[in-house]
Amino acid sequence: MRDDCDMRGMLSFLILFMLSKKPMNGSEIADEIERRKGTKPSPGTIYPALKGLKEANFVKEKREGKTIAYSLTSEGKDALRIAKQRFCATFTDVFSGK
Amino acid sequence: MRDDCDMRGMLSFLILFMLSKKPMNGSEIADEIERRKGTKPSPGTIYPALKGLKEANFVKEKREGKTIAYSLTSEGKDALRIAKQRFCATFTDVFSGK
DNA sequence: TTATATATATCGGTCATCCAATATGTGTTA
DNA sequence: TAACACATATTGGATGACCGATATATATAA
Repeated sequence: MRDDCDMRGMLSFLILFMLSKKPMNGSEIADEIERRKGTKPSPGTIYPALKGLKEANFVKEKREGKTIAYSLTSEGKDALRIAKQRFCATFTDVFSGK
Repeated sequence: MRDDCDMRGMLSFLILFMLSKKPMNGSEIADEIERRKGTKPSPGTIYPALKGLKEANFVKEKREGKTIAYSLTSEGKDALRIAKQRFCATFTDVFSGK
Protein backbone atom coordinates (compact mmCIF):
# COMPACT_ATOMS: atom_id res chain seq x y z
CA MET A 1 0.00 0.00 0.00
CA ARG A 2 1.19 3.46 -0.80
CA ASP A 3 0.71 5.71 2.19
CA ASP A 4 -1.47 8.13 0.23
CA CYS A 5 -4.57 5.96 0.35
CA ASP A 6 -6.13 5.99 -3.09
CA MET A 7 -9.03 3.67 -3.77
CA ARG A 8 -6.70 0.85 -4.64
CA GLY A 9 -5.20 -0.40 -1.42
CA MET A 10 -8.33 -0.43 0.68
CA LEU A 11 -7.82 -4.08 1.57
CA SER A 12 -4.27 -3.37 2.71
CA PHE A 13 -5.54 -0.37 4.63
CA LEU A 14 -8.13 -2.49 6.42
CA ILE A 15 -5.58 -5.18 7.26
CA LEU A 16 -3.21 -2.56 8.60
CA PHE A 17 -6.00 -1.12 10.71
CA MET A 18 -7.00 -4.50 12.10
CA LEU A 19 -3.42 -5.38 12.96
CA SER A 20 -3.12 -2.12 14.88
CA LYS A 21 -5.71 -3.52 17.28
CA LYS A 22 -3.92 -6.80 17.83
CA PRO A 23 -1.50 -9.12 16.02
CA MET A 24 -3.24 -11.77 13.94
CA ASN A 25 -2.37 -14.62 11.60
CA GLY A 26 -3.64 -14.96 8.05
CA SER A 27 -6.74 -17.01 8.81
CA GLU A 28 -7.74 -14.78 11.66
CA ILE A 29 -7.48 -11.80 9.34
CA ALA A 30 -9.71 -13.56 6.79
CA ASP A 31 -12.22 -14.46 9.51
CA GLU A 32 -12.32 -10.92 10.85
CA ILE A 33 -12.92 -9.52 7.37
CA GLU A 34 -15.75 -11.99 6.95
CA ARG A 35 -17.24 -10.82 10.22
CA ARG A 36 -17.12 -7.22 8.97
CA LYS A 37 -18.08 -7.55 5.31
CA GLY A 38 -20.05 -10.76 5.25
CA THR A 39 -17.79 -12.44 2.71
CA LYS A 40 -14.50 -14.18 3.41
CA PRO A 41 -11.53 -13.38 1.20
CA SER A 42 -9.72 -16.39 -0.26
CA PRO A 43 -6.09 -17.22 0.56
CA GLY A 44 -5.21 -15.93 -2.92
CA THR A 45 -6.42 -12.51 -1.81
CA ILE A 46 -5.10 -12.35 1.71
CA TYR A 47 -1.55 -13.68 1.43
CA PRO A 48 -0.46 -11.56 -1.52
CA ALA A 49 -1.75 -8.52 0.38
CA LEU A 50 0.27 -9.51 3.45
CA LYS A 51 3.30 -10.07 1.26
CA GLY A 52 2.98 -6.55 -0.12
CA LEU A 53 2.69 -5.06 3.36
CA LYS A 54 5.73 -7.02 4.46
CA GLU A 55 7.76 -5.86 1.45
CA ALA A 56 6.77 -2.28 2.25
CA ASN A 57 8.06 -2.88 5.79
CA PHE A 58 4.65 -2.08 7.24
CA VAL A 59 4.18 -5.46 8.94
CA LYS A 60 6.52 -8.00 10.49
CA GLU A 61 6.09 -11.73 11.03
CA LYS A 62 6.59 -14.00 13.99
CA ARG A 63 6.13 -17.73 13.54
CA GLU A 64 4.13 -19.36 16.31
CA GLY A 65 3.98 -23.08 15.70
CA LYS A 66 1.61 -23.67 12.82
CA THR A 67 0.74 -20.03 12.25
CA ILE A 68 2.47 -16.72 11.62
CA ALA A 69 1.50 -13.71 13.72
CA TYR A 70 1.56 -10.46 11.76
CA SER A 71 1.99 -7.14 13.55
CA LEU A 72 2.77 -3.55 12.61
CA THR A 73 6.23 -2.11 12.37
CA SER A 74 6.70 1.53 13.42
CA GLU A 75 6.68 2.42 9.72
CA GLY A 76 3.38 0.58 9.44
CA LYS A 77 1.98 2.62 12.31
CA ASP A 78 3.07 5.85 10.65
CA ALA A 79 1.57 4.82 7.32
CA LEU A 80 -1.68 3.85 9.03
CA ARG A 81 -1.95 7.19 10.80
CA ILE A 82 -1.72 9.08 7.50
CA ALA A 83 -3.97 6.71 5.57
CA LYS A 84 -6.58 6.83 8.33
CA GLN A 85 -6.70 10.59 8.22
CA ARG A 86 -7.29 10.64 4.46
CA PHE A 87 -9.79 7.82 4.69
CA CYS A 88 -11.81 9.67 7.31
CA ALA A 89 -11.69 12.94 5.38
CA THR A 90 -12.87 11.12 2.27
CA PHE A 91 -15.72 9.18 3.80
CA THR A 92 -16.86 10.97 6.98
CA ASP A 93 -20.36 11.83 5.92
CA VAL A 94 -20.96 8.30 4.65
CA PHE A 95 -20.98 7.35 8.33
CA SER A 96 -22.38 10.35 10.05
CA GLY A 97 -25.78 9.43 8.60
CA LYS A 98 -25.15 12.47 6.39
CA MET B 1 -19.93 -1.61 -9.45
CA ARG B 2 -21.34 -4.80 -8.11
CA ASP B 3 -23.72 -4.07 -5.27
CA ASP B 4 -21.78 -6.21 -2.83
CA CYS B 5 -19.06 -3.64 -2.18
CA ASP B 6 -15.75 -5.45 -2.21
CA MET B 7 -12.60 -3.40 -1.99
CA ARG B 8 -12.54 -2.86 -5.73
CA GLY B 9 -15.29 -0.46 -6.57
CA MET B 10 -14.64 2.05 -3.80
CA LEU B 11 -14.36 4.90 -6.31
CA SER B 12 -17.70 3.98 -7.85
CA PHE B 13 -19.18 3.71 -4.38
CA LEU B 14 -17.95 7.18 -3.47
CA ILE B 15 -19.29 8.66 -6.70
CA LEU B 16 -22.64 7.02 -6.13
CA PHE B 17 -22.72 8.41 -2.61
CA MET B 18 -21.83 11.93 -3.73
CA LEU B 19 -24.47 11.88 -6.46
CA SER B 20 -27.07 10.89 -3.86
CA LYS B 21 -26.50 14.30 -2.28
CA LYS B 22 -26.94 16.24 -5.49
CA PRO B 23 -26.52 15.75 -9.25
CA MET B 24 -23.07 16.72 -10.51
CA ASN B 25 -21.10 16.75 -13.75
CA GLY B 26 -17.77 15.03 -14.27
CA SER B 27 -15.53 17.94 -13.30
CA GLU B 28 -17.55 18.71 -10.23
CA ILE B 29 -17.16 15.10 -9.17
CA ALA B 30 -13.40 15.31 -9.67
CA ASP B 31 -13.26 18.58 -7.69
CA GLU B 32 -15.30 17.15 -4.84
CA ILE B 33 -13.05 14.10 -4.64
CA GLU B 34 -10.06 16.42 -4.52
CA ARG B 35 -11.67 18.33 -1.66
CA ARG B 36 -12.14 15.08 0.25
CA LYS B 37 -8.94 13.17 -0.51
CA GLY B 38 -6.49 15.92 -1.32
CA THR B 39 -5.72 14.60 -4.79
CA LYS B 40 -7.76 15.11 -7.93
CA PRO B 41 -8.51 12.08 -10.11
CA SER B 42 -7.68 12.49 -13.79
CA PRO B 43 -10.35 12.39 -16.51
CA GLY B 44 -9.03 8.93 -17.40
CA THR B 45 -10.15 7.78 -13.95
CA ILE B 46 -13.44 9.57 -13.60
CA TYR B 47 -15.13 9.09 -16.95
CA PRO B 48 -14.61 5.35 -17.25
CA ALA B 49 -16.06 5.03 -13.74
CA LEU B 50 -19.12 7.04 -14.76
CA LYS B 51 -19.44 4.94 -17.87
CA GLY B 52 -19.50 1.78 -15.77
CA LEU B 53 -22.15 3.20 -13.46
CA LYS B 54 -24.22 4.23 -16.45
CA GLU B 55 -23.92 0.75 -18.01
CA ALA B 56 -25.03 -0.76 -14.71
CA ASN B 57 -28.07 1.57 -14.82
CA PHE B 58 -27.04 3.16 -11.54
CA VAL B 59 -26.75 6.70 -12.94
CA LYS B 60 -28.46 8.63 -15.71
CA GLU B 61 -27.27 11.63 -17.72
CA LYS B 62 -28.80 14.95 -18.62
CA ARG B 63 -26.92 17.30 -20.92
CA GLU B 64 -26.93 20.88 -19.74
CA GLY B 65 -25.16 23.04 -22.31
CA LYS B 66 -21.46 22.32 -22.01
CA THR B 67 -21.75 19.78 -19.22
CA ILE B 68 -23.59 16.56 -18.40
CA ALA B 69 -25.39 16.29 -15.08
CA TYR B 70 -25.23 12.79 -13.58
CA SER B 71 -27.84 11.63 -11.08
CA LEU B 72 -28.92 8.34 -9.51
CA THR B 73 -31.53 6.05 -10.95
CA SER B 74 -33.77 4.18 -8.52
CA GLU B 75 -31.59 1.13 -9.11
CA GLY B 76 -28.60 3.29 -8.19
CA LYS B 77 -30.30 4.31 -4.96
CA ASP B 78 -31.01 0.69 -4.10
CA ALA B 79 -27.43 -0.34 -4.85
CA LEU B 80 -26.11 2.53 -2.74
CA ARG B 81 -28.25 1.59 0.23
CA ILE B 82 -26.84 -1.94 0.27
CA ALA B 83 -23.26 -0.89 -0.42
CA LYS B 84 -23.42 1.74 2.31
CA GLN B 85 -24.57 -0.79 4.86
CA ARG B 86 -21.66 -3.12 4.07
CA PHE B 87 -19.21 -0.25 3.95
CA CYS B 88 -20.27 0.96 7.40
CA ALA B 89 -20.16 -2.54 8.87
CA THR B 90 -16.67 -3.02 7.47
CA PHE B 91 -15.15 0.26 8.59
CA THR B 92 -17.16 1.57 11.57
CA ASP B 93 -14.43 1.50 14.16
CA VAL B 94 -11.99 3.19 11.79
CA PHE B 95 -14.12 6.29 12.34
CA SER B 96 -15.38 5.92 15.84
CA GLY B 97 -11.87 6.70 17.03
CA LYS B 98 -11.86 3.02 18.01
C1' DT C 1 -14.75 32.56 -38.43
C1' DT C 2 -10.90 31.35 -35.58
C1' DA C 3 -8.98 30.83 -31.18
C1' DT C 4 -9.42 29.60 -26.46
C1' DA C 5 -11.12 27.33 -22.49
C1' DT C 6 -13.47 23.73 -20.44
C1' DA C 7 -15.96 19.19 -20.36
C1' DT C 8 -16.19 14.76 -21.92
C1' DA C 9 -14.13 10.48 -23.75
C1' DT C 10 -10.76 6.88 -25.04
C1' DC C 11 -6.26 4.39 -25.06
C1' DG C 12 -2.15 1.97 -23.10
C1' DG C 13 0.10 0.49 -19.29
C1' DT C 14 0.60 -0.45 -14.24
C1' DC C 15 -0.93 -1.93 -9.88
C1' DA C 16 -4.49 -3.76 -6.37
C1' DT C 17 -8.15 -6.85 -5.51
C1' DC C 18 -10.47 -10.94 -6.22
C1' DC C 19 -11.33 -16.15 -6.92
C1' DA C 20 -10.39 -21.02 -8.01
C1' DA C 21 -7.03 -24.21 -8.11
C1' DT C 22 -2.96 -26.01 -6.59
C1' DA C 23 1.10 -26.67 -3.77
C1' DT C 24 3.83 -26.70 0.36
C1' DG C 25 4.65 -26.46 5.35
C1' DT C 26 3.53 -27.63 10.20
C1' DG C 27 1.44 -29.97 13.96
C1' DT C 28 -1.67 -33.54 15.58
C1' DT C 29 -3.74 -38.06 15.40
C1' DA C 30 -4.00 -42.75 14.17
C1' DT D 1 5.53 -43.86 10.54
C1' DA D 2 1.43 -42.37 7.70
C1' DA D 3 -2.74 -39.82 7.41
C1' DC D 4 -5.11 -35.80 8.31
C1' DA D 5 -6.29 -30.99 9.15
C1' DC D 6 -5.14 -26.51 8.78
C1' DA D 7 -2.14 -22.42 7.68
C1' DT D 8 0.51 -20.43 4.34
C1' DA D 9 1.86 -19.49 -0.48
C1' DT D 10 1.74 -19.13 -5.57
C1' DT D 11 -0.36 -19.00 -10.20
C1' DG D 12 -3.60 -17.52 -13.86
C1' DG D 13 -7.16 -14.78 -15.27
C1' DA D 14 -10.69 -11.20 -14.55
C1' DT D 15 -12.03 -6.56 -13.06
C1' DG D 16 -11.37 -1.89 -11.03
C1' DA D 17 -8.53 2.14 -10.14
C1' DC D 18 -5.09 5.05 -11.59
C1' DC D 19 -2.26 8.33 -14.71
C1' DG D 20 -0.55 10.63 -18.93
C1' DA D 21 -1.55 11.52 -23.38
C1' DT D 22 -4.60 12.33 -26.80
C1' DA D 23 -9.00 13.31 -29.06
C1' DT D 24 -13.53 15.30 -29.50
C1' DA D 25 -17.38 18.42 -28.27
C1' DT D 26 -19.44 22.69 -26.67
C1' DA D 27 -19.59 27.47 -25.48
C1' DT D 28 -17.47 31.87 -25.33
C1' DA D 29 -14.09 35.41 -26.73
C1' DA D 30 -11.43 37.63 -30.20
